[in-house]
Amino acid sequence: MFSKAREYGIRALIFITLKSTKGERVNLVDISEEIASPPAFTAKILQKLVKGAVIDSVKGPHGGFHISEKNSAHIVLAEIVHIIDGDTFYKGCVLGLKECTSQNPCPLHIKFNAVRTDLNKMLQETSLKDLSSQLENGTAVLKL
Amino acid sequence: MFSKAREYGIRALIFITLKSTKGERVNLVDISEEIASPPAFTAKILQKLVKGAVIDSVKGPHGGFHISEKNSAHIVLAEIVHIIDGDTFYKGCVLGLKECTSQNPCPLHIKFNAVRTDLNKMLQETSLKDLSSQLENGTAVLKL
DNA sequence: CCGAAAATATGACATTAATCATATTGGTAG
DNA sequence: CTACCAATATGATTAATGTCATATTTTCGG
Repeated sequence: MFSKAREYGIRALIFITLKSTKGERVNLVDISEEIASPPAFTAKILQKLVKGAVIDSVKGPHGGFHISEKNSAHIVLAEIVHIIDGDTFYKGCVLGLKECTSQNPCPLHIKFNAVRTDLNKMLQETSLKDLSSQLENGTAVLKL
Repeated sequence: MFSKAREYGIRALIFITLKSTKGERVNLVDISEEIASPPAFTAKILQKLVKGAVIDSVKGPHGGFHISEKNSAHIVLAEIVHIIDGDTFYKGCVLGLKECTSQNPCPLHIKFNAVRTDLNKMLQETSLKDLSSQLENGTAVLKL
């Protein structure tokens, strides 16, 4: 349903947001320990997010990753999914038909699009801040 | 979103249902030509469906695959997805957390479960007959 | 029976996603 | 200005999925 890259990416971002709120920068090692992900793979995902201007990074001692207040409040999951996995999630027919459109629908087109629209709505409505604040007030958990 | 196996499997079943309604049996070659799928891979998927008692098959001349009236009317997509891909689709946390439950939810748990429930509802409500009849009355298409 | 048609079974190959390893670059502290 | 820390870049390896090829049954028609 979700690729590993997406899972790791979102988990990492939640942790980075949490730390950034406290004014702390986090490095790769700490991130991958916290979210239980392979460091090198996580690094690649984070690099995409840096290039996508979601987070910023500084090298050297006391360097690491960070997200601005503005970004954590305004960037939503839809954008993150798009940066990590492209638009595979949003386009394409459920049955894999090339020419499936509203004019020329596959038998599942209408029903499935309704669900996909809902999912997209959720991804559009959820910011990183929304997620991390749930950890802060204890209504949700990120640990395995 | 959907595995190739699922796509091919559902497409093949729709075609088999269409033919079975007319009292015809279809063989592997005709199926994979019609739905544009690799024959050998399609064969493996169909074998799962035979073992899962969704369709029946006979060997030899004028053999092929067939689905009973009863099955095409009563078997829904949820069962097919389950036979082809197991329960990966229905269980598991969006963020990949092992211990994510209603008691111990990840920050996306509630919102995502709502969408997954909708999707599951759709899969539970849609029979093969529903899909194939859309082809018969021309409201939908299976061609690439 | 015998031969051909068609499903079944098994294993090899290819492609893609995920993971690991190594070298490089940039930045900060002392 | 030097040394170390940490991100970046690149390529290799592994695992999972999808695809291909071949051999083996089963069953019908003659």
